[in-house]
Amino acid sequence: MPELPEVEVSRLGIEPHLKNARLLQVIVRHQQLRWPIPEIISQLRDQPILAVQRRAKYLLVQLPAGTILIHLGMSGHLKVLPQDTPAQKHDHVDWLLDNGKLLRLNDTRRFGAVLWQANGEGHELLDSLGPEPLTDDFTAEHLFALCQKRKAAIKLVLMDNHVVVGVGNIYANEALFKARILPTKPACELTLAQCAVLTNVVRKTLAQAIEQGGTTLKDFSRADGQPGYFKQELFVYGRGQQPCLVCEHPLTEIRLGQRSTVFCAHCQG
DNA sequence: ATATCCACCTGGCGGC
DNA sequence: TGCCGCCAGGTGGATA
Repeated sequence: MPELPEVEVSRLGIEPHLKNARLLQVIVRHQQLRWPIPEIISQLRDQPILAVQRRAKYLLVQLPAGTILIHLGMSGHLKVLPQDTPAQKHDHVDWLLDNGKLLRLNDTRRFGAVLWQANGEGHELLDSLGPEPLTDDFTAEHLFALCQKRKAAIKLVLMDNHVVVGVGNIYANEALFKARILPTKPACELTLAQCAVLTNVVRKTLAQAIEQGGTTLKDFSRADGQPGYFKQELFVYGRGQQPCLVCEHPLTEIRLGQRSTVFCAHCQG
């Protein structure tokens, strides 16, 4: 469930359990995620956890010597559980804490990652990322400037991490619908005004989803999964052929960059 | 530099 | 019930 809002909801859910706790030990059951988990991760012992932050879809667990980077990929989940909870299928990493709890990473498809960033060093995966969508760095002017250089479909540009981070397939579809812009429209054809609408819509949609994740938040450490809390808010994603919720014309579904793309040819034309 | 396609991996679904 | 192909919330990397 790792859209940016889900990652942020995860961060908000785990931070109270991790911050100011000590990391006693790390158990790596499956080292081969998207990349091998570095040896240094499994060798960590008795480290205070200083902070739990987020950059794009990476969670950053800050220790005195450096930072653990966690990416959830397509299927990753984090849970805080009592330390004696037996591991189940696809539970790949446990971080044991001194408060009787553990942080557990479950990732069916193993597209996620656990990496290490030493203090004072950047990380190549973070270095080239674009602005955070929920900060003032993501402006209409920034989006417009990059769009002018690209003739690719706006949906592909919106999902490009160099342009803005955190906009995945669901939110790219949803934001373009709300902005009334065709996903296939060449980015270089967008006006500054359209870029302004789009930046605002992206911001609003992500922020709203994070807020709704707050409901999930309080059950976060339960063993059971969480409901699709924003599912009822979706206008187009997963609704190909169904009537548009605004104009009732059937929604069109195509493939764009090998990703499912749904839009209303009437509203977004 | 951009654009395109592929790769990684497991599981759920619909169709035969 | 089984097998097969397709699909899935991501994104780095190879290629032209």
